[in-house]
This record gives sequence, C-alpha cells and structure tokens, in this order.
Amino acid sequence: MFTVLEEDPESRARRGVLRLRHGDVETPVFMPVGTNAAVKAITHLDLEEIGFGLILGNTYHVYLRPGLDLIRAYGGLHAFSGWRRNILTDSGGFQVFSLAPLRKIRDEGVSFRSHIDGSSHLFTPESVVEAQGVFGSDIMMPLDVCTPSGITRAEAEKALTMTSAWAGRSKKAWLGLPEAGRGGLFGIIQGNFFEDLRRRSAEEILGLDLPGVAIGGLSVGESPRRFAELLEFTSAMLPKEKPRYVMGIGTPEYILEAVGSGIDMFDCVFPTRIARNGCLFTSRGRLVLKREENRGLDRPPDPDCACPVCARYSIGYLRHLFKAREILGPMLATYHNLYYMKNFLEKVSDSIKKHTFLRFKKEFLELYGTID
RNA sequence: GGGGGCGUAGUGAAGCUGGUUAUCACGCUGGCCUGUCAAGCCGGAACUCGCGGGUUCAAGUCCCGUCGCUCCCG
Repeated sequence: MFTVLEEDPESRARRGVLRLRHGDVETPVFMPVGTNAAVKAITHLDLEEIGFGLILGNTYHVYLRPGLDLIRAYGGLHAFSGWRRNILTDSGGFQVFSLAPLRKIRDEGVSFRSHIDGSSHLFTPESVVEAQGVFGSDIMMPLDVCTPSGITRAEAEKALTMTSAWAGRSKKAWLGLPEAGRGGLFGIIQGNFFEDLRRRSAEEILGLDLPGVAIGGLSVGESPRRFAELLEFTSAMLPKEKPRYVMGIGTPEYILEAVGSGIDMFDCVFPTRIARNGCLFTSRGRLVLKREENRGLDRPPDPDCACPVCARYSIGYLRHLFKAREILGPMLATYHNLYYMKNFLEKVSDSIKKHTFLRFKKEFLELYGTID
C-alpha cells in the first residue's frame, strides 16, 4: 500500500507513494476536506484539474444526510458524488469531540443527537467501519476519542484506553468486510499531551498492524511549540514502512513542521474555510482580501502563484466579490488556496528529493512568516 | 390655498404615556478560523436626534415658529 521513495538525510522528512484503489498518491500529501461528499465551493472537476487524487469525506455527516441507504443504492460514495479518485473517510470521532454537548461516550460506542434534526443515534466501532464499507472508502478511519488540551491525565488515559479498545474492534469488523472493495483501515494514536500515554497508545495501535497510522488529538488548542514537540515525540515511535497521517493539520507552517517529523499525510478544513471567509495563502503569508488596503489593487493575489485565479483576477476584484457577497468569491479563493496547497506540497516533495528540505523550510518561512 | 404624515449614524428604520452612557439592520472597519453544526464567528468606529425658541428638575419624546420631503383635497 505504501512505499517510501526517498528519505531526507538531514531530517525525518520523506517522500513516498500510496497505492490506493483509485490511483497512486504521492506523499507528502494534503487532502482537502469534503465533509458532505463535497469539498465546499469547488467542483470535483476542478479538484482533478489541480491534481488532487485523495480527498476526505465524513462518516458522521454522510450517515446523517443523505443516509447509508441512499449511498448503498448508488453503489458507494464515488458513484454518488462523481469523484473518481480516492476518498478517505473520517469516522466521526472528531464530531464526537466537537459536538460534545450532544453526545455520551460509553464502552459500547457513542450515542449522540443529530445536529440537523435532533434525532438520536448510536455509533459503535463496528457500525462506523460498516458504514465506510458501504461508502467504498479507499482509506477508513476507526472511531476514536479525541480530547482537548488541558484535560487531566486520568481523563486522557480513559480516552486512550477506549480508543485502543475501539481500534481492536474496528479491525475485527474491517476484516469481516468483503476483501474485494475493502479500503485500508488506519489506527489512530491518542494520549493527549502526556508522553507516556502517547507511547502507550502508539504501542497498542501499532500492535494491531493496520495498513496506516494516524496521530489524532493534536491542534486542539495547544501552542505551536507544544504541537511540534509532541508530534516529533510520537512520530519517532512509528515504523518507517507505514504511512503516517496527522489529522487536522493544514497551514504551511504546521505542515513543514510535521513533514520534518516524518509525516506523510495531512487534511484540514483551514485552506478551504479561510478561503470562503476571504483569506488567501500567498508566498508572503496570508492575504486578507476584505481589508481596505486591498480596495482597487490591480495585481494578482500571489505573484509567485501559477494558478488560473492569480493569472486572471486582481486582488481588488476578488475583494469586491467578497464585499458584494458574490458566490464567485469563495469559489475563486477556494480554488486558489487548494492550488496553493497542492503546489506547496509538491515543492516540499521536490526539496526532499533533492535533499534540501531544511533549506527549503527555512527560506519558505523567511518569506511567509514563522510558526509562532 | 386647506388638511395630514415624516424629518434620529453612510442607508433604512426603532424609540409607547418625557427620566441614567439614543437602539436595530445593512454598510464601513479590525481580528479569528487547523480529522467543517462554519459563504461563519467575535470585536470596533460612526448619529446628540432638520433648524430656532419655549415648557420642565429633566425633551429625540410635549408646545410654538421655521425649513425640507411627502400624501390627500381644491
């Protein structure tokens, strides 16, 4: 499933290739988030044009709407949405975390109420794997318990213990799916910000020998420094031959940090969300379109970007679109930011190939701004 | 010519029987956003209430005058 192609001699960074059912994907890779079987404000056509071969979907959202029956009738998420390349589906573990007031976690699973209509539901490790089987997900994530920063050791340990137990049950359910159309199941390491708990979690998850490993529970309110330290610590325990995925990371600064720690995969709503809110990534840092200083500016958002948006539209025009609340604003901004991310990861990959990753990182941050 | 209505931030409005720093929406403006309940969220600036006078301890809020807009009748 995964092959390491190159390792950076000066850091833990590496490049590789994920061989998935809907095509190969080079790593390090950024995966746009398509919660409701759609990446907001952009077409699948455009995503393909930019070159994305792997996007996210969300079990929690798609299960609630349109529902499993409909997806089953279509023959899976690919057929339903028209997306021909790979899909990684998140389990709903993060929704368990983010929709806290509506949920109750027990050994059996998590019961929660729909944020859409208030109806009651139960997710178990088994039902979540089965749902992703119905989706035809190329990569599946098990149900886990994500925790915020600042909780007690006891609370973190409890969440970790449940996550490990659920991972074991998820694997069993996964092995029960028909082998022909079964995507790879990843394990998720938790443990909050306690190093011994992270170690224990890693050991337990790695013991399951799943096709890939994810690091969860990061970027939940901690400082960039703390994030980097804990990521490095956790990543160092992982075997080289498996793909490593840090969940929920999506700014250039954080990705550089994570790649340097040996991470291969990233996903995040950040680039698409800030795009919808009028903010663009550029080589010089973030550009907030709505600012007055951008009024009437007749030059492209990012002089170093080769995307069709930068080739054709001015900052002043894009600002106007957001001021006028034209839907074209979020669309163009989303296109640019995703193109930016794709291009950024390609440059990172290139630097690993040339063994110049650390220099690239330094030079990039000098222009863009630092992690702090 | 007669009668009625209205004039409150850039715009549109709320302010009942007069009472502490005049409210709301849009706009303007700053920040935030990291396994999407998120084309969102949180802040900020800006009106002294058409103008003049009066009543009152106190007036956007009552009275008189005046200017402007508007509707109806002639």
